[in-house]
Amino acid sequence: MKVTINDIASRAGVAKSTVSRYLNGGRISAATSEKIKRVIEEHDYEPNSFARSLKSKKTGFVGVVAPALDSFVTSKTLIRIDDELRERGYTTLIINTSHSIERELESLQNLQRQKVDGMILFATELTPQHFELMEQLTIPFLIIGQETKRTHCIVFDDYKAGYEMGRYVASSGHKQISFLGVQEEDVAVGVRRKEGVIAGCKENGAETVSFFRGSFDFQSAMKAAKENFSNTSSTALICATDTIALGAMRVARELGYRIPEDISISGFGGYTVSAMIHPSLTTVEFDHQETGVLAASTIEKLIEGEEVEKLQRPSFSIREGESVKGKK
Amino acid sequence: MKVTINDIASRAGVAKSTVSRYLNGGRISAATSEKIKRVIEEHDYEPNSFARSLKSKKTGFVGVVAPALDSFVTSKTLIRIDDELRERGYTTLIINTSHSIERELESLQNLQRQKVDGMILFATELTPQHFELMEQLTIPFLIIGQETKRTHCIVFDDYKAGYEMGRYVASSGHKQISFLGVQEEDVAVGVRRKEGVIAGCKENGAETVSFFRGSFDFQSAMKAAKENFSNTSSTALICATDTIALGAMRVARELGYRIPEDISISGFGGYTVSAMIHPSLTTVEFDHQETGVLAASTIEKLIEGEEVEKLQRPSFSIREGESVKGKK
DNA sequence: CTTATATTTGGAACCGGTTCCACATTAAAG
DNA sequence: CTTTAATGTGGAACCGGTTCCAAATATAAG
Repeated sequence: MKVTINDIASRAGVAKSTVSRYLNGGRISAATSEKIKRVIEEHDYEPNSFARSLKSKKTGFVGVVAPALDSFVTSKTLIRIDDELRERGYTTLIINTSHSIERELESLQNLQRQKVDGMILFATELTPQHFELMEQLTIPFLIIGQETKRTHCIVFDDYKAGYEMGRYVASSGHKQISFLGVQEEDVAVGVRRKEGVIAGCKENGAETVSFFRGSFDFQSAMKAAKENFSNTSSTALICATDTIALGAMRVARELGYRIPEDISISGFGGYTVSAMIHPSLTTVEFDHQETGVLAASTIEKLIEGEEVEKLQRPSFSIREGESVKGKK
Repeated sequence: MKVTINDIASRAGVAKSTVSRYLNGGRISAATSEKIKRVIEEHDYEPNSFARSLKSKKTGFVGVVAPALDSFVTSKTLIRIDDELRERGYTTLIINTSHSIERELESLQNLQRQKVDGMILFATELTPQHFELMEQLTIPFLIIGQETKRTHCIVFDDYKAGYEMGRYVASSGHKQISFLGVQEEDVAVGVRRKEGVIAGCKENGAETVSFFRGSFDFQSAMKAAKENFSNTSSTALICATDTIALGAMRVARELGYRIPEDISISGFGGYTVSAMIHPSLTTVEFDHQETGVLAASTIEKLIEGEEVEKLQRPSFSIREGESVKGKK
């Protein structure tokens, strides 16, 4: 049978409240402290976390809601968050919503009911319901990937990332550039990143920047790429994610273009696989480690009641591959 | 303030034990049942899961321990397990061990302490400590990916999968074939799959089958591939995973081979990205959906005390890509 | 050596449920 | 119209901790 606080108390000849105090760092004389310590070790006692949570209202759980687990960005960040939170004594409760906004909102509510100490959301789109829910929230909340004034956010500077990539491509000599982007509901990627790319291209020598909208998946990327090839004579194709870039590469090849000799292609995300394929993809590499560490420490501080900056921006860099070639 | 079972009981004019019985499906007259139902809905009451677990010894948690979250196979399966368990009223506790066997064993112990109702392990290697731990386990346990008589397992028939791929390649005319495999500690992939491939090749016309051992990562795959090219004149290269195949493709290209004209390459895993690259990879596609469903229903049955077959095998199929070409 | 103050400790109530048991009520059987 | 069995309900104990308060002990000040 499992050993309880009562067993420890009677074994040590003290009241269970004393043991509880010992466990939670109350004032205890050195003598009893030593005594209790020995008994606990002897029976390798572990407090029952449910009983503990029941009264104390603290669960030690942090909920993390993500639209997908099979995404490079999410999984990399998640692993780090999980690692960091574990070290800090929290247990991460990972919830996958399979890209359903409904399930996302529902999960956030459920987590609150389950009395997690804090929640982290990998956001793709912030709807009015999100804001409504945030109003009613009584626990610390942190958003990763999108930006709003209404709560704490960790998000890359997508405008700047876009700008840097735009500049990189334009200053290697490309005059006609296309951007394959995504829907504007995802403000970070669909708006900021796009605007950054356009500005970066235009301010560094590009003459025209065409825009084609698709979605995050491979199929839609291929469709957008086809549109591009039949409507422009761009020599470079900047894609909003590495997946989109892979779609564009496939279409380019099917149409007989050589990469990068005939058409340069770049992406965003720095996926591992992007470096493995041929030609390897030039892409913006986001620092997911930093994001994870930042997220974990932020939610912890919020739970502890400390102040944290509302908006934090992890770093990124351009990873040069073989898919972009100088033009001129 | 949060509404409790006492509030509901007094509002409904019954004892809280009656409410509890209502919630857990005991005998209740239609009249009181109706009354309680109304009050509960009115106050949208949700029982406190901690209080519930405290007495009932059931937590509703199922622990899942995985070596990595950023793996195609794991994440696909995990998502499905999570989905299925949620529907059955369980909460999945996902633990990532970052490929550390120590952390794996530690996590399994921790989960048991946290009183999860059951555990699922994505195994890569079963050590004596694993078996020792399994002896002491008091809760249902399920292994995915490796096979042992000592507990319940869900694992693909790696021998058969290997055999099918070997046959596919050999019967398309290749006489000299190489297999890039992994260490034997991973019995499923390192031994069974390898043996299947060799048998499948030899029994279908292959003259020589060379073997090169690497590891699961890209770098080591490239190293093994280089060894192959400098020591054999194989016309086909069967790789133990898609990642290894990607590494082999890169090396082949660097050495000036065209795929599949000069060298055919195939993998195992059916990664999404394998269909996106050029040439798309011929690979064995495992049914991760089925694995997930099977895992969830199995652990549930075990928790409920039902009988389940000790060994279950999900299905797979060969997905033809452009990377293997008929030879003759 | 008192008296006032601070530190330790034990006891009891409580957190929000579940479960066991006894009692009341109703239905079925004789 | 009893007697017996089945069903429904309330009360109390319990799960394993935390927390508040008062009592006991130790320490400092006068």
